[in-house]
Amino acid sequence: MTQADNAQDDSGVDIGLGLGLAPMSVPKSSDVLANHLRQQILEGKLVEGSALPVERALATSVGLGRQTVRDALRVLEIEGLIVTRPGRAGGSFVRRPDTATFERTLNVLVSGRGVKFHSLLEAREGLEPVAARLAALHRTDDDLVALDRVAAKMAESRGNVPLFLQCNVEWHVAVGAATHNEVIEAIVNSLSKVILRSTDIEEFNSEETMGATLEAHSRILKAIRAGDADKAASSMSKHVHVYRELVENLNVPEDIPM
Amino acid sequence: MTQADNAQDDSGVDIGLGLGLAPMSVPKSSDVLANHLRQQILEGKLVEGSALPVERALATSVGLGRQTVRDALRVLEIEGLIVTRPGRAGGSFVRRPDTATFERTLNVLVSGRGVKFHSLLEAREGLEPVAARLAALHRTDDDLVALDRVAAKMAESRGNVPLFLQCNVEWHVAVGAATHNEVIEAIVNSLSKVILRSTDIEEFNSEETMGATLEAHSRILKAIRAGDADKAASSMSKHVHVYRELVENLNVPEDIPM
DNA sequence: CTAGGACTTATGGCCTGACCTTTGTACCAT
DNA sequence: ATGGTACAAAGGTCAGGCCATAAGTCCTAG
Repeated sequence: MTQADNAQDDSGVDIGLGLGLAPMSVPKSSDVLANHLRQQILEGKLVEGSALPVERALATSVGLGRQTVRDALRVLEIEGLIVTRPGRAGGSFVRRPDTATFERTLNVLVSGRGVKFHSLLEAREGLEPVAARLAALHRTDDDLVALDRVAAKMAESRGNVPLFLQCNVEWHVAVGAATHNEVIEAIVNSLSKVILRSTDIEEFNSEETMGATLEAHSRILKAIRAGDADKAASSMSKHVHVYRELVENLNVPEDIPM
Repeated sequence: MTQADNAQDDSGVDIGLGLGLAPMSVPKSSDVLANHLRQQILEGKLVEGSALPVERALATSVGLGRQTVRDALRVLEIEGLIVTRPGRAGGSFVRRPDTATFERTLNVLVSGRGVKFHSLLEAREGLEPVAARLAALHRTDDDLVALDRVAAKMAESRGNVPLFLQCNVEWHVAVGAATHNEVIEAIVNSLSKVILRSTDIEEFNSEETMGATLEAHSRILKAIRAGDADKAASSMSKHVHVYRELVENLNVPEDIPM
């Protein structure tokens, strides 16, 4: 907005001579290529697993240098749309983006903007009940099996704080999967992992806390199993609220590490 | 998970001889450099706006080729951590990541995984009330001024459906900003924009619908102004629920375009 | 003395061409 | 069969250059 107004001279008169003249941006050729390929992939013209042309062939076919092509492919790789392997029979292959890319972006956002730990917990306190509600509405029998398995694993890991916390994340991830809503799943999972990354050193997990956590999970899972959306949401709400108060009254690092 | 198990032979016995042997990955040098620079930036050792060394200097100082350095910088650029400008006095400058990167990632996730329009609306129905609640709790007077301004602009744009929808997004974005929770803000804003991108052609916005929307916004804003979190959440919940039913009973494109 | 234009310079964008590294395949020797 | 050697195909990296862009510098016309 600062240097976009230079289509007008000092008198403020449009100098474009009545034509549709505006300060035009000259995109990098690698971006043009990246956008083109991204569109092809997202439109489904390149199905998952199919191979893109090899770099040298792509370069000659689009009339650009190999480095430029590599630049474009790198963009798609970062976005999680392709995976690139070296070696014979290597190349770039179309890939379905998964939660990992989303998680990395959230990480960068949180660290880069100095988001407070409090804000993360607050967000989670708001979002997890939503996930629990949708899980209660949409969960399948398979989801319940998975949740039971994680819950059992978690119960066994009492005493091993890092493992317990890891299982805790897995449990929340399993709830996210049970929502069968990939947006909610991605958000909640990423948030859980980011919070874990800022929390695993803490020693707040006493034997008593672990027991309370297991009981809360049990209550939530029961509601999810019964398909009781309101109960699942309220139980989850109470659970994450207690968790937040516990953490905040104990140790307030404020800033997220790394 | 498919080819990660080749540390075991056919008999399923760990061949690692008791050492910590696992299939190890050899990172690309450009990734190593990118990770290093990212860490420097996220640790705050490079404050916003400060310039990185120019490409040629960076290349010689780390002992890598210029192309490799460019590759690393490109990664950071995609992640929104730096901007890079050509020309004299150009170069790469540290930047605070903003919502835009997050939005792009959400876009890719939605399009790439073929997330149903229904899921987007469902997610929004769950998340917007959370935002409204936090907005009621944390809004400042400035936030209220901004919300009033957007609401007024929106009321004026009745009859111009695209503009009305655009203002609608702006209103929800303003609510997100009023939460003063950057995580919630990023999520809700991105979701609104993605939904808009899949909606703007629709002709469902009758005069009657617009009126109802404005009234709902008015009720929500009143609750936010009063600091009534429960009221804000429930009003918003009703609003987005009505919106969803309206859209879904009218036209179900199922898949998100592009 | 000032305004505008021509030159200079520093920087990223892009190209060509080469070499190295990784990986898969085929073939051969033990 | 087992292992080794050679080859081939692809990405990864480097070197050096030229072009495009944008900011500074200087010089001249008015």
